Amino acid sequence: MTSPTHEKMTQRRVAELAGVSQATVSLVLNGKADAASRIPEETRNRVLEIIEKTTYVADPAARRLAGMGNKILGVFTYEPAFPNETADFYTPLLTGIEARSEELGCDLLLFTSAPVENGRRQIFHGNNRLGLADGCLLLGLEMDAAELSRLVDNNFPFVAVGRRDVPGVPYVGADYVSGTAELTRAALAAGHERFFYLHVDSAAESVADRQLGFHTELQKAGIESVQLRACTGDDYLADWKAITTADPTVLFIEAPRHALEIYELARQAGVRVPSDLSIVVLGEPSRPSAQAIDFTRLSPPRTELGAEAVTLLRRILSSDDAPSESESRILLDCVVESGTTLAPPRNEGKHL
Amino acid sequence: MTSPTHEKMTQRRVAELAGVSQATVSLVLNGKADAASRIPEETRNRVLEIIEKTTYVADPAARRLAGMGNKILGVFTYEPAFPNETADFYTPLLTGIEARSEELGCDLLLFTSAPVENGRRQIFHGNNRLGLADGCLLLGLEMDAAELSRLVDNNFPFVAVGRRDVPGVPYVGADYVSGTAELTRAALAAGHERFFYLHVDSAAESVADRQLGFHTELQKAGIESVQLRACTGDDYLADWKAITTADPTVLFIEAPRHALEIYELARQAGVRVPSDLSIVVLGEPSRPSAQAIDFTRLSPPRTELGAEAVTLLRRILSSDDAPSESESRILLDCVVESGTTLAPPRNEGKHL
DNA sequence: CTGAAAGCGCTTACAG
DNA sequence: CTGAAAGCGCTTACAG
Repeated sequence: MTSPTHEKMTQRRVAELAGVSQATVSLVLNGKADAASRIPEETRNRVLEIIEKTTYVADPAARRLAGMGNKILGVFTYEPAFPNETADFYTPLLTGIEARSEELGCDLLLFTSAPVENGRRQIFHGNNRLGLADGCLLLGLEMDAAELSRLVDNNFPFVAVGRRDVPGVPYVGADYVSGTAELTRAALAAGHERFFYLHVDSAAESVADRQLGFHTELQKAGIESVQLRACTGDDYLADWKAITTADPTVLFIEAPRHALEIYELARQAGVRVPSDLSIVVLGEPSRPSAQAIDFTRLSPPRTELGAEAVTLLRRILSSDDAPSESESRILLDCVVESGTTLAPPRNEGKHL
Repeated sequence: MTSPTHEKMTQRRVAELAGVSQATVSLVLNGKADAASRIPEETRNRVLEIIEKTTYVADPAARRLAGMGNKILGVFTYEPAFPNETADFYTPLLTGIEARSEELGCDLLLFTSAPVENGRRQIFHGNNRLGLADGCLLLGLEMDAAELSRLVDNNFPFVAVGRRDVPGVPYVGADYVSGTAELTRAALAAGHERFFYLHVDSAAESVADRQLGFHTELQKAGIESVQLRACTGDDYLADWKAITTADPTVLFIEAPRHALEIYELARQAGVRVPSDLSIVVLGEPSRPSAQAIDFTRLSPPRTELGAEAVTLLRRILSSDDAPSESESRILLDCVVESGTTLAPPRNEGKHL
């Protein structure tokens, strides 16, 4: 039942129909009718009836303007979030973000309008629209330090997903240092001494953190020489060659995708995993594919990461529950999945 | 450069800083500065500079109230969009939506705050926030007809993804009728006469469309008796039993997931596909898993669907390029993937 | 108990 | 060329 002329339904029109003032409609609508100014049942019911009949809903823009808070959380992703290449990374985060936002009654504003430069979106640009949201979540493997600083300086409420080096940046990240250290200790305990580490070619904090955990444990164990290599990401054969040359007993591979490729090359070369060569992976694909290898691996709690980031942002936004400096920098434990690709090394000189 | 007291940035404050009136800021901001009232370059630049420095953005709610668009497109999903169970359906749509929005310079507002009732989100509720966006995209397998009608009546600009029966609803959907008809003709041409159709247990238009295409072709071919069955979705053994009892030569299965389960049961029962039994699937998983069976199947252009829905919404929103009634109801062709699971039937009485 | 009024931040005629 | 003012639809003190 809309107006015949398709006039927009407003509180004024509802008020007319109910024979009361517009303010009364607002009061009834907001429940405060009971407390502050007790509107008589009869009036109240009459208004509610009209509201029902007209299917009136308060204009959210007007509500917002009148100070009802907009409950919009921004989400900035450095790369488009949904295409397959990046979905593995973003989807589980978004799952957590969505779920927690739903609980908190917030809507999510994806800044898809941010212009792309050098294949990455820019936060700051001509018509930056960050201000549309109450605060913002930042997602991406790497983030621009200058942009983060500026955000901090501007006092714009935001939370980065993933640990960040930039001072003052609130974040919720995975504790890759401890997780990698734990897996490294497991490899040491199994008797490994010849390590090879194939990492992602990136200056991201997560990449550095994993290496830190790795190196710390090796150092404790007195192992000095370790071969490190940035995965080419396309010429896996070259990577594999480097590995065979180094002849390790255990391979630490940062990215699940790289691990799959290398595993396949190993198989083709007749190298059995883990009897000939152990493989430890420092991450996990978001969706286990049916034929996946059950790697010994680190499982970052990505969904939880997203959810906790929302919660932290919400706290930052709430005036009464402001988190302390240290509460604004949260690390969540990674789960270590024992898997089947870590075993004691063979007792020979040459392995591969 | 935010105010030390963290006061909200407004046009008034920008105006103060630039030493002009608030109205002037608005004029500069909306470009009309050139045409109507030519503001001197100098004033203009001064204002723009302050805007840049303060990273001021016009409050979207206020803009809306004042009757302007804000380049925010709403996205309403009837179920949470990211969890694994629904990701297959939503992700490719969102990929297209995101990409096209990026091109158009729009941001995406996900209505995660819509309260869930009976496991589905409700569009209309106490504090409905649809109006914050310029218009809205609706995603979901099934949509509530009453809600759609109300949206139409309210004259709210929106586009449904997927064909809808409700009059007046603009949509961009997949042409399942033609696609299914084509596959049905292929099965007929291969010599099949005993069909079994396992469909999704839903009243969705897409489900009806596929059956329409299927039945139309069978009728043309003079085939009368066809076994139809709503897939249980959990007790696949019961489904398989029903199939063996009917003893078809070709199986049409609507959902890819169901197809995988039935295929596996067939395999276990020693029924070879397609030599003993052909299987035709009327959909496609969003991500081909490595060990996937190359079903003869229908591939709906989901990414394109999302992108085109954005474009249609944009046209609806633009006053100068309003689409006609018929242009507001778009069907995109499905691709038929020949696959390997459709072959001529064996020339025997009993097959399974 | 209810109405008149101010104010949220913006756009856009309308005056100077 | 620019400012003062009305109005978008709401909420909420503040008067009656």
